[in-house]
Amino acid sequence: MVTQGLISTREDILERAIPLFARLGFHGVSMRDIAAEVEMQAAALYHHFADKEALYLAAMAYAFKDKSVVLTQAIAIPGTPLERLNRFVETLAEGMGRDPDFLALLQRERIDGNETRLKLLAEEVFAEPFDALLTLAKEIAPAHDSHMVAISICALVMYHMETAPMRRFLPGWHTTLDQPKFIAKHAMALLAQLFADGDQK
Amino acid sequence: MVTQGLISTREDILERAIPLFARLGFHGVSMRDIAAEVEMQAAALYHHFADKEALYLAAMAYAFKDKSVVLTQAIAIPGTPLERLNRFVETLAEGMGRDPDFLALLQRERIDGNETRLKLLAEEVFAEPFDALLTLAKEIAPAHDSHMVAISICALVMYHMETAPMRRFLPGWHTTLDQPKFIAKHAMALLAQLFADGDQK
DNA sequence: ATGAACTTAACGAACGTTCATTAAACATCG
DNA sequence: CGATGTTTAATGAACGTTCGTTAAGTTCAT
Repeated sequence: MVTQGLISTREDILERAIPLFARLGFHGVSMRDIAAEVEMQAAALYHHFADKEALYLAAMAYAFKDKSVVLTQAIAIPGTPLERLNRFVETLAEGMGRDPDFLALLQRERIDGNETRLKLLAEEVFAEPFDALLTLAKEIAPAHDSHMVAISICALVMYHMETAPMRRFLPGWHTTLDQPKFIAKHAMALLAQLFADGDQK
Repeated sequence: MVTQGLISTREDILERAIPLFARLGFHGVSMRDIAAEVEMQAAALYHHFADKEALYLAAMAYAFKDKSVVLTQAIAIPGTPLERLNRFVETLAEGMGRDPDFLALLQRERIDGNETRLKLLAEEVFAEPFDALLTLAKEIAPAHDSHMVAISICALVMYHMETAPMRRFLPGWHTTLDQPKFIAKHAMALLAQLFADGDQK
């Protein structure tokens, strides 16, 4: 065995391809671009992947792997519903702030992904933490549609992160407003106010 | 003059290029693709635009033109703060539902746009309605950061619309939850609850 | 007859991909 | 242990196609 504790060539390719795909998209990156990043010839890539699409799909799977576990865990830690929600929101914001490539890939996949890929992403990556968030939403806001509440919770974190590059040029912006910790804090301030008591409709 | 009340060739090109760019992105669309859509030769496009990037930028400008006016108007109609907020939210949801190409282009530009383009988009398209939303946010929730509140309001509408293709595969979804009217209603239900009284922090 | 709008033809570059080949790593066996 | 054959990973060259773009020629209303 060559790879032992170190990284295999295949994984090296994926890890170096991910930032390229994240920044430039599928059509914006050539096989030669990826090869150059790994410091090998483009032809060698075909020894590890059938074609460009297979490489891209493998890169996506690799980038999305294990991303949901932390979220599911965060929400699973015992505590009051608001405490658990707070843990989820903080973990989500912190995680996205730490991995801008993942944030970019997720947005790209939302626009470019076909039905099959979107279904896979939803079911393999997000179903588990979303389910946990769904039951939390039912506890916390039984009067509203749980799916909508769960998405709204994500929205209050994700939209700030996704729009950060543009918000810079909108009135009232300052550097603090881009920090994951602050975004989580703001989202929780609103959510706590929303779901303070038993949720009157 | 050939164009009279009808559409000019230049505008025809832009209008037919927009859906292509929205669906496939800059690198996913070739000059020949666009030409085929307008039923002319690719070389003819260069009679109207210097190069592909100029065509793309013109298409973006064309797609984003006048998009902000309705929003600014919606928020300007007299009424209680919550009524004005409701009008804004409904107009935003309705507008995005009616123009999926615009929704897609906006997301693409957020990821692909360089600093210059993002600044242009922010200042030329969104500054005006966002400013109005900002002052409304100050009225309605003086205890929170206005920029954050304004973005959060948009988030509660936009994130539902942007994630619609993927939410289909998440638990708790049903067709109703994708309708702009319903999204606006849900967003307002949360916002009304948030900002019902003078906004206790 | 001039200029705008468009065509046909072609350019070089870059694209994804295939091919034959090679060097190293591995397995098998006398 | 060392010679053997096999597998694996990578190379460099090349294929056919498509890309953005340019040049020259045609049509046609003014």
